[in-house]
Amino acid sequence: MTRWANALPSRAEQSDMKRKAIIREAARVFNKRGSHGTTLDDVADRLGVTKAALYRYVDNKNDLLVGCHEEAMDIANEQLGIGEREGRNGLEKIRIGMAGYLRIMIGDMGVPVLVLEENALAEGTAGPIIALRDAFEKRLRGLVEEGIRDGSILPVNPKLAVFMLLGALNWVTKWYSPEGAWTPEQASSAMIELATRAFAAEPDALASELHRSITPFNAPRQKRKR
Amino acid sequence: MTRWANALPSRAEQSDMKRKAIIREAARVFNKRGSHGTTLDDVADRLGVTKAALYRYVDNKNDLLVGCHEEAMDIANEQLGIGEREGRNGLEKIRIGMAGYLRIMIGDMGVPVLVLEENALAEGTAGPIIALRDAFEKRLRGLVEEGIRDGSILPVNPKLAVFMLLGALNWVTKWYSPEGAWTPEQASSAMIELATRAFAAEPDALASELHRSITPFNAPRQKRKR
Amino acid sequence: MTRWANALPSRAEQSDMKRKAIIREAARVFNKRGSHGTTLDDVADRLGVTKAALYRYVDNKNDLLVGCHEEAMDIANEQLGIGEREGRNGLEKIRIGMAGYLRIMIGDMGVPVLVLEENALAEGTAGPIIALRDAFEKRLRGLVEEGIRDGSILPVNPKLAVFMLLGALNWVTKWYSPEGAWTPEQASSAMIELATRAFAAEPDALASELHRSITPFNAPRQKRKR
Amino acid sequence: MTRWANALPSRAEQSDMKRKAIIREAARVFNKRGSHGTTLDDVADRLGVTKAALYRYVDNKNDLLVGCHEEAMDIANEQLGIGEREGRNGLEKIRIGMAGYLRIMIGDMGVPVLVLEENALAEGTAGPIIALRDAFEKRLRGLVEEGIRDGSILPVNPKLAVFMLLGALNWVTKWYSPEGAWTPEQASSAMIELATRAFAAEPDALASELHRSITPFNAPRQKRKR
DNA sequence: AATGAATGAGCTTTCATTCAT
DNA sequence: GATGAATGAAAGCTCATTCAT
Repeated sequence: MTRWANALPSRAEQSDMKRKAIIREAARVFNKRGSHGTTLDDVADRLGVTKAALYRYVDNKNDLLVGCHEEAMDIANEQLGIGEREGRNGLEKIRIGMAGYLRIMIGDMGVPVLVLEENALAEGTAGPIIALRDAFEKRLRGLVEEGIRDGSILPVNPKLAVFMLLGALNWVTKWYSPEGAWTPEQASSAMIELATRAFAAEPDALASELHRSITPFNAPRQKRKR
Repeated sequence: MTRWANALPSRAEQSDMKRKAIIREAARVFNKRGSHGTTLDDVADRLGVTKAALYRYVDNKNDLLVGCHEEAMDIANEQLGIGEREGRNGLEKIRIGMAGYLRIMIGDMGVPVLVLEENALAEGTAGPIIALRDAFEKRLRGLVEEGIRDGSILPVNPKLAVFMLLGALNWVTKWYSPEGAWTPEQASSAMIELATRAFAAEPDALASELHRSITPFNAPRQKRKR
Repeated sequence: MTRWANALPSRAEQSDMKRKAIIREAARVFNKRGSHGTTLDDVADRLGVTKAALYRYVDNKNDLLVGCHEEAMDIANEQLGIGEREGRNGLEKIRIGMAGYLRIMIGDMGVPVLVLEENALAEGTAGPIIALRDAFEKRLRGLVEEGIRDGSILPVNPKLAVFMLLGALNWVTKWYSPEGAWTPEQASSAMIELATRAFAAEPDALASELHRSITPFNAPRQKRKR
Repeated sequence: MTRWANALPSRAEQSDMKRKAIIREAARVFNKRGSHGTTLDDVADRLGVTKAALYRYVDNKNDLLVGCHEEAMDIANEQLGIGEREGRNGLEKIRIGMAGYLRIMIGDMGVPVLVLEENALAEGTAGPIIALRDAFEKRLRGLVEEGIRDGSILPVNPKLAVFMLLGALNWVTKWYSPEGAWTPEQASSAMIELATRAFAAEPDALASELHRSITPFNAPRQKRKR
């Protein structure tokens, strides 16, 4: 016998959804102010609960931070997987994968990717996260090398190329604001097109409307301090 | 009568040098761990003094943070000035200026540039710093527009181009390590060459040796946690 | 359904009572050692809690100090109001009002009145407190003038008379000890009788038993040092 | 052979004068803000020297505090001695002695008398000071008793009378300002006349001009906080 | 499940004290 | 004699974490 014809999520599912919501909200704030600059009260406030309530779903602040990184890496890997399936060469795979990553990253419902801060993770917990991140970067480097081999990407130092790309993309969380003039789709496709052109073997002109219509706009900046 | 033939700096000069040293060291740590994640003990330890000693040269932690940003913007503007004088078109001006900026930023004796963290600056002090940063970004955008006009740069959204470039460059402090295989000069010129190729009107192949000799290397990563 | 037939104070009421208790205890220590000489640990120790617990009920040390002054002025005004209603002339009004004030001030459960220390209040917070105190002194001066008019008080400089009276009364917290030989009632009525005799138009002999039985006693003094 | 015909104070005398000056200035500030609320920098600033310079003349802050109390008790005893020689009965002796004490206490060049704060003196040093103060109070009580015997003072509890008197007088440092309308002489004689009237056997009307001309005036109050 | 309350550890800042110059 | 510099010990305040309700 099922209650409410399964329209209600089960207890366990609800709990899981809440943990996800906490992680998503935390990642957003961590991204803006750094994990050290963010208190659990900050996170709880945004969720409309008290700090103590968070501890039902998260072991401690470090666990929350780990969760953020894991979630981010999951999404990144998933999107990169899509790119690998859909792209026809190294460059395309990167473009598709990272565009998806970036779109989710800054999209309203998405999980903002978190920049790995040195020393922010507790003693024993950094290892697995670093391994995840290194694996992701390696996978990305592999696509760069594939692109070099298939001629879609210029001979380039793959490590440097990946760093350049990640820098440009991760930086987006610092300046992008949903209240600005650009939709997540516009911003991410224009940014990907631009950044990957740096190592494209046969760079074209930029096709995104953001580049063709060079209208001034207002990107929101830093505001004030508490 | 002069002592030591004026080889010794005067007391006031020494004091000034110490303040500079504090700011430089602080910026380095702030960059790695974020300003909230850095304690004044961290900074003092690296300088071999006690926390209290810092207070002779700095009003408080926020003042130190402000000092870091000011110093960074000074250097950035100075280097951009050099680029403007020496470059023959918009693209060259950006390349020369930002290469200098990046080289100093990661050079051992240099002043690491600090990423502006949201909410990290105290109530009244954020304004002037944000103004400085905005002015710098505007100046950079001006060079992009100049490059578009003189044909050295592709039609591109200047704001997006500047964000891309700054993201790629500021990211360098996250992964660059002086103990790694690359000198600051190598890393910065290779990175600049790569990143600016994204909007160069006539992109060439990459000339830096870093790109031609695609040797794997080990960039140091995260180490331990407190 | 009510628990314990409402015999238990609600959470909000308990919270309010705790804040009151903190203020009362703080005022006692502030009076003895001055606010600068008192640490929040001192206050917390006396209440059997930790320093951090105070911060649930008080914004900061200055807020606590302000709270003490407000509470004290409330009581002073309240008692003076009683004096004004019950006394038949200026002198009697002062005697009744200030006797009540003094009795509460040194009574065990009472709220010790706090001497306003110069510069002890933070930047913006001194104004309202000073205004309260000035208003109280003015009210007291008004009663002196009333007494002069109705013949109960000698022609005297009202300002000086009020200063004299307040000096004698506020001083009591410095020497009075509940462990001594005098009850709060004895001490306060004898002191009031004596001090107001200074400006009484027709001074009688002193009626309090404290004055008739001139027994030596031991007032406790300074004890220890940190 | 004497230098400068002894017009110059000797080295030792100069040193002694400086110590006196430090103590005098310190007492003034201690009186206003309490000893805990006063830093050695405060004292040094008022003297136009650096904090470190004080240590040539004073062992430490506690020594300075002790010095203040000793100086104050010296003056108090000296003035009381004058009263004892010149007064014809107990009341007159108190009036003359305490008027001198008060005049010096608030006079511009005088040594402000310091209120003994509980716990302000270091572990072993409180004893002698307390003994000095107790001796002084006892001496004062003796004069009250003498006055009772010779008929100049009403039967009164001597301890209470002394507390009342000292309270009224010590309070003066809280409100008296040299910039106000009253000279030290006016203020002290009017205050003494008023306060001692409380226990005078045959109280007269108040003779001081301050009492006869009941003009409003502006006594300066608390100002602001740093 | 969630909250208010309490705590201990840590951080920024101040200050008495010492020392080399 | 006096000063700038440095230090260690506190004090005010914050915050992650726990617990009773």
